[in-house]
Amino acid sequence: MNTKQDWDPYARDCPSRQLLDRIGDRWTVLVLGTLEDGPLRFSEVARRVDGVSQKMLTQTLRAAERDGLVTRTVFAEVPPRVEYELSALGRSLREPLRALEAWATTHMPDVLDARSRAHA
Amino acid sequence: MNTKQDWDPYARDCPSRQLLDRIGDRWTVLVLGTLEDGPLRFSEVARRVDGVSQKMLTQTLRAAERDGLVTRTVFAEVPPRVEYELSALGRSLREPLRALEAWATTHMPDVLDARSRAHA
DNA sequence: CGGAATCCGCGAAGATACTG
DNA sequence: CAGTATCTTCGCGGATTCCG
Repeated sequence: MNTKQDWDPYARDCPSRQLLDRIGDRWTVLVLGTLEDGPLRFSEVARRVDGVSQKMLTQTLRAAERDGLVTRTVFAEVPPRVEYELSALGRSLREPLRALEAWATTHMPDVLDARSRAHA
Repeated sequence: MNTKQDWDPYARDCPSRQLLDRIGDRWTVLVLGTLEDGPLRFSEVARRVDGVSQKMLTQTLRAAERDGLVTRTVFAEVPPRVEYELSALGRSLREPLRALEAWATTHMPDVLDARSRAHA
């Protein structure tokens, strides 16, 4: 049983809570989602994620890169081209993420229903 | 293809993005996690989720209640007792959430490793 | 094109005090 | 015990400008 890691997100200082924060942030999940089907350029990601600013997209991509979730490739061309791609680690995250998406699409009506009843 | 729901989290105004925000917020996942094994009192949840303030705990629980994820039961006693419990909807969310936790605990070393290399 | 740097507003979140 | 009310701080995130 103690083969399980003792990462404890309920502790304030545990790294696993930072991970929750990362996943929880507004853009990471969406950005990783756009990269599901293959590498994309910066501007392509920006176009697909509606409402993200250039600054936040940069921050999100950089953070994901630092965490080893995506790789960043710069091509020495004019005009410059930069491609982002899911790493093996990043791809392994897609599965639980899709489970979450599946839940969301399935149960969204229930949530909306609960909300409308709460308003009454 | 379009038998799939057309919830599109990539659109700025889609409800499913609100759901991402909800799940993504700092405390919801942790709070729902504490309720996995049965109902808890307010103070018990507070004690288990390290670092959460009463204010944020209240907000989180209220939001979860509005979304139909938890139920809130007030007992007419002195001193007052309030219990929070996962609803059926809330319990259905635990599965994808645990998948996420599992990923986090499994791959945390990889992430930390990537970070340390990024620092170099 | 793909950023970096700067400024700044506003809402989220913590601390504190009080109440039913 | 389980909140509410109020204040203040803090940093996220948008807009803009400039650079290689």
